[in-house]
Amino acid sequence: MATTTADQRRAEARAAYDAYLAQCPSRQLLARISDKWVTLVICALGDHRGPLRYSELARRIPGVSQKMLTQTLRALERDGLIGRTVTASVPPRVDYELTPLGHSLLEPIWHVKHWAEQHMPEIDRARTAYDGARDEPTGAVRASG
Amino acid sequence: MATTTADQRRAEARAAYDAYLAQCPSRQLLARISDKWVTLVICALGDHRGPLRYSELARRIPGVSQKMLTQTLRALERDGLIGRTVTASVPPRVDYELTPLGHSLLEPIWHVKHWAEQHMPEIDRARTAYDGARDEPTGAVRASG
DNA sequence: CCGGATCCGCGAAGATACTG
DNA sequence: CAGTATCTTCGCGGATCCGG
Repeated sequence: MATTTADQRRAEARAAYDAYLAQCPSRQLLARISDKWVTLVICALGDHRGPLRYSELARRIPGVSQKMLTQTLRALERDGLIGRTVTASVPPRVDYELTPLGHSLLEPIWHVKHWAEQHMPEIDRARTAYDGARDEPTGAVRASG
Repeated sequence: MATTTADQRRAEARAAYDAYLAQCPSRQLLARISDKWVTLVICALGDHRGPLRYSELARRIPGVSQKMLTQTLRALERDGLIGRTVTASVPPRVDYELTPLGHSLLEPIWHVKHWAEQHMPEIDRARTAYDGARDEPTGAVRASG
């Protein structure tokens, strides 16, 4: 009967995972802010310290597609982190801005950014060392870090 | 060769995006920690305050596949955030632990987690309000969660 | 038996063209 | 200018097999 357990184990694992996420609020938020576009949008709005238009936001986040930007903005709006203001004039203007709640998220994110800026060189060195070690296991000549 | 325009634009955008990431260290780290498994692994190791085996780590992060766990662990090892200790005995044992660098990342991450725990209810309320508003723009009576 | 690498299927991310 | 629909591509997740 060992073969039938595969499906059961999948269901169990799924349920356990779901329950795990459900019981732990930080995990839910983690899942939200772990999205890179979310963080970039928050940072962009926070950096500008004011409302930004859709296109302006897209301009500040190179590499983002309209789809993902819209999707991210909708998600953030739904979560109450950003506000969406529509000016229904001939040139459609939509402004996005951080809500107080979204603004409060900037602080913890700033800590992470700060850490990143401080320790990025170390990480870069670690990467080089790791890659170099993998490339030359015998340990002959290692590239300068 | 008009068809190459699309490819060119893609390459340009890609290059711009890449350059954007390259010039901004925080973006690089952001791209790394924006991976939810990364954060979960870091938190799991930090929470346990000691080395954890591969299977033990997988047990503490329900829903993660072996592939992603291994992939994440490799990336973190490469970045010098975690250490990997292989005990090549008859029962293969591989222990992972936070390096000092990885440990220092715990603090900023903790801030984020803390924020999440504090503001999750607000976000939940915002979501409900948003969904409710979308469901009944006219203001009809609708009693869905 | 544990740790991990590989292959396959699926769903989401991404780019493009189109609409209001 | 803002946003949507469609197609493609890619990365995740799962199952299976391999090495120690």
